[in-house]
Amino acid sequence: MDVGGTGRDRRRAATIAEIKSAARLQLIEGGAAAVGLRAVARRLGLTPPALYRYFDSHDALMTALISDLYDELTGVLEEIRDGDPDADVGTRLYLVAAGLRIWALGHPAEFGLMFGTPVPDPLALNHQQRPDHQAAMRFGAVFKELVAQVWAQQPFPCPSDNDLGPVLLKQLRQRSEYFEGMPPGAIYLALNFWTRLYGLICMEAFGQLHWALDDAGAYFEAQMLEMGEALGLDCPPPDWE
Amino acid sequence: MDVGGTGRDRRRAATIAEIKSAARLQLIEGGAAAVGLRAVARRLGLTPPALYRYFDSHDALMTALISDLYDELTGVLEEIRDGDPDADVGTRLYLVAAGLRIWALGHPAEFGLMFGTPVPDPLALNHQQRPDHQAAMRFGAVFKELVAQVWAQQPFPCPSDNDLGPVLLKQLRQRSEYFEGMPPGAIYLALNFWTRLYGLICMEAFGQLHWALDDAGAYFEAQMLEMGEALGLDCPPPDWE
DNA sequence: GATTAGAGTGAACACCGTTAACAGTTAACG
DNA sequence: CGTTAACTGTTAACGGTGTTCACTCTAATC
Repeated sequence: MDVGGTGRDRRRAATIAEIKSAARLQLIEGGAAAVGLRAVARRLGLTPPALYRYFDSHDALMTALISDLYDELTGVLEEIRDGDPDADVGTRLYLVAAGLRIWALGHPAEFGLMFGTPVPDPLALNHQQRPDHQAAMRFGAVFKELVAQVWAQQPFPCPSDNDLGPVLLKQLRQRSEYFEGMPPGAIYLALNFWTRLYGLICMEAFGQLHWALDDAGAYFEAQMLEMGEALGLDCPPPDWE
Repeated sequence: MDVGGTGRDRRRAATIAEIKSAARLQLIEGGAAAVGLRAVARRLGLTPPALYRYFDSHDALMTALISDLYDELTGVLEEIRDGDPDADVGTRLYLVAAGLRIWALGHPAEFGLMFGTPVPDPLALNHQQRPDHQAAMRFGAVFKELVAQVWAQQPFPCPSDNDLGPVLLKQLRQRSEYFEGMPPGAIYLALNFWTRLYGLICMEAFGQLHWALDDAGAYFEAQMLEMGEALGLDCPPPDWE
């Protein structure tokens, strides 16, 4: 496919890609703090002000980098999801969750930049439209869709509306459309799955589990089994890792 | 109590406290990025090089600040734990967990600095001796001790050694002494409690739950109930918040 | 009272993100 | 085609940062 209009636009797009690639290398080699405008420019043989032709500021470059990382991770997970045509939805969910962990452990600097940085101001007016937030939403949607498919294929036992308090119930109801018609109790379990998976992977990737476990892999698998059971899944295939 | 030797040493200790206090104010007002040597010095009416009489580097100041924050948080949780002499151990655990959440939400900048920063290199040789790591261990011990007391008072049903895989079992056994003789299955559940609590609070404090919940309080309570049940606890008192 | 350790200063260095004014190249248009 | 405009890159500079060094002054010590 021959994308990109005139020669100039293509060259421009290529340069932008090179800048982000150089920033990515800096990130990998020296962490988020090493991704400086000057360091990136140096790597490309450019002077720092030249980068301002392509990004409004250092922050804009970081945002673009984060967006790309989310999209890359989303792509990886989608490939895992669609990898085996014979796999059932539950197995896909297992594999994607494990895939997220592997990606996080294999890309600690990237993962730290994406998930370790506290969200600046989630209540800002333009936050919803920010490209990094949208990329994060596309990423989260992978899990949401899988859980919704698990539910659609075989509804799992979940708390009744009475079990959830009225306050929580009201909030979960508001997300019913996004969760493709799942009842509040099922959304609650989906949220449960996500928060546990997130906490687990963050703790391991950020090294906050070393005091308790040398290799958190086995613990992760055990937790995944518990979480899968809550969603009515059978045991996952034994060939993980 | 009259601690501190000669007048000079006392003055020095007081200055160190003032520096950390100024750094804390900077942290609260402008986030971790605003805690600069120059900004702190400005607040104290000093020149930046003066701070080097008290801290080896900017990083050393940050480390000391983090250690203090951990100790402060630990103190707050200990006060909550020992607040009501009539409360049973399970209630204390509930209250302390809820207290951690409240503190995190009430001190977002401090919490972000403490927990949002990925641990630099947990495998470094001197990592164990670093003061911030030790303070973090003291903090974690509050929860560990409470769970151990819950177990000692009324052992809760937990996975058998066979349920846990051999790999996980071996690692949990190594932590048996630290967990005051609890069996591997019970340590597994204690770890479970901690990782879920950690993930939950981090996600809420870092604003990564806003897409799903406007007010995560009710969700937190529901999760705490589940987690308490896993530890054999009764319902917590209704007067939370 | 002389000596010495400590606290604080000003000047300087190297780095950072960012802006402005300027030059060369390349596409578009009459 | 020649002109014009837009785009890409430069150099110079500003204010900011953490950090070091040489220096002064003060206060505790022998």
